[in-house]
Amino acid sequence: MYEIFSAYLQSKAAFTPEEIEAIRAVSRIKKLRRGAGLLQEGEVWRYHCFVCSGLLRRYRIDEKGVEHIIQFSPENWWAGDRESLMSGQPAKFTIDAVEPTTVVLIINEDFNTLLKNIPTLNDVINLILQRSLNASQERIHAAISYTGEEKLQDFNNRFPQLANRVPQYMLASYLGLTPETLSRIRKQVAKK
Amino acid sequence: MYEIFSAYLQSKAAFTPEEIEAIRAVSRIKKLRRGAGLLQEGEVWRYHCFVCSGLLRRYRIDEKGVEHIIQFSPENWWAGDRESLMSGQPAKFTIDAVEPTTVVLIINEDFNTLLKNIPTLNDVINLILQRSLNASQERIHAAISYTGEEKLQDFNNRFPQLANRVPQYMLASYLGLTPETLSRIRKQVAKK
DNA sequence: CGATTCTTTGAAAACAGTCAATCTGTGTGG
DNA sequence: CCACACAGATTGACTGTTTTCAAAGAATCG
Repeated sequence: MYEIFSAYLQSKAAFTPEEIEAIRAVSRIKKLRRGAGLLQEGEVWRYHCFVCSGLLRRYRIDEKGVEHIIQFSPENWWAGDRESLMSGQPAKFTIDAVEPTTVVLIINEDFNTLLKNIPTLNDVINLILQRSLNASQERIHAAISYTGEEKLQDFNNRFPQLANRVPQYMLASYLGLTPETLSRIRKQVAKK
Repeated sequence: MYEIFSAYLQSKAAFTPEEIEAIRAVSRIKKLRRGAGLLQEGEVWRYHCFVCSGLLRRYRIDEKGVEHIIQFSPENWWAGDRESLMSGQPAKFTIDAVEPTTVVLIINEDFNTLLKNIPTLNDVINLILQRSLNASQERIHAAISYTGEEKLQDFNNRFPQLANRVPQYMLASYLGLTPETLSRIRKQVAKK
């Protein structure tokens, strides 16, 4: 499974075999079955986490018990709760597996050492960080600007196929709609 | 005006006088009057931009001519369009001044040189990047989870006083509401 | 002070949410 | 292999919220 991670890294930049090995040395593989949790709200998150296969979701549950999904992380994406990681405070989000999932975990201290010793890794992570920020801002734009139907189209454009892997009610949560409303939007769209 | 920027930097980390001077050497001050543009949609953005005083907004205009504000940048914040900066593609956003504003501009190439030569600056910028990402994700959560009234409260908690500096219709745009709806929400809240 | 910009209000229409019931598909155990 | 159970999706009727459009009322800048 670690090969998926190293292949990902190689695809992003030229790492030496020694660097790949140094990263492997502090990596830990974790397998999650469908529905299993990776982080519970209230726990402190201390890792960097790369998804080798499967699909994670990160979400919050409000006072009424309704889930609000902030992010999906399919294979070859990163996951985790940076806020808890940075602050050392209990996480406000929960992360669990939508599908059977395999992740690589690296403890934060080890990861920081890697970043210091491997400038290439630092650059890669930095680029990802910046891209994530861009993506987040696009999502903000979608959330405040688009109608329900436009949000659905936008999601399908950005993440082709992902809608097929995610239960409808989770997609609705991600888009900020109720499952019923999403169902009706889909019906509308189908008619055209 | 440059003193505001250097004071900001000093407040974030210990820079040597030489480093501060190196940063100053590539900095350019720009003053904007109320309503003046810093970036037009379609232009390519090539700077890093720090707001010394005043207030900027970044927004997009949809097909119907409606503005959607993605971000406010008051004094001591950063502004700009990272997406255009990174990709070299025309910006999808417009940035202009809500109040008379003074900014420090550093051309991207110069900024990258600074980052390479001044590790302290690199760390500071990196931290800001990560915080921005956290903040964006909180905003996504607010946008998909909260009612209009909750969005207003959340904004006031996060940015005390800012609501007083921004025209109501811009705040509405930022929150993803119409000005009329925001007006009515405020009326509701005032009654309590 | 005057013109312009911004905010508020009203009424009607469009839209999304709620609750409850039904339908569908999938996987499990008998 | 079937039947049942269960999670998820859809539908209907209703309620509540937000938008739209138009007009009137404040506030503010030059």
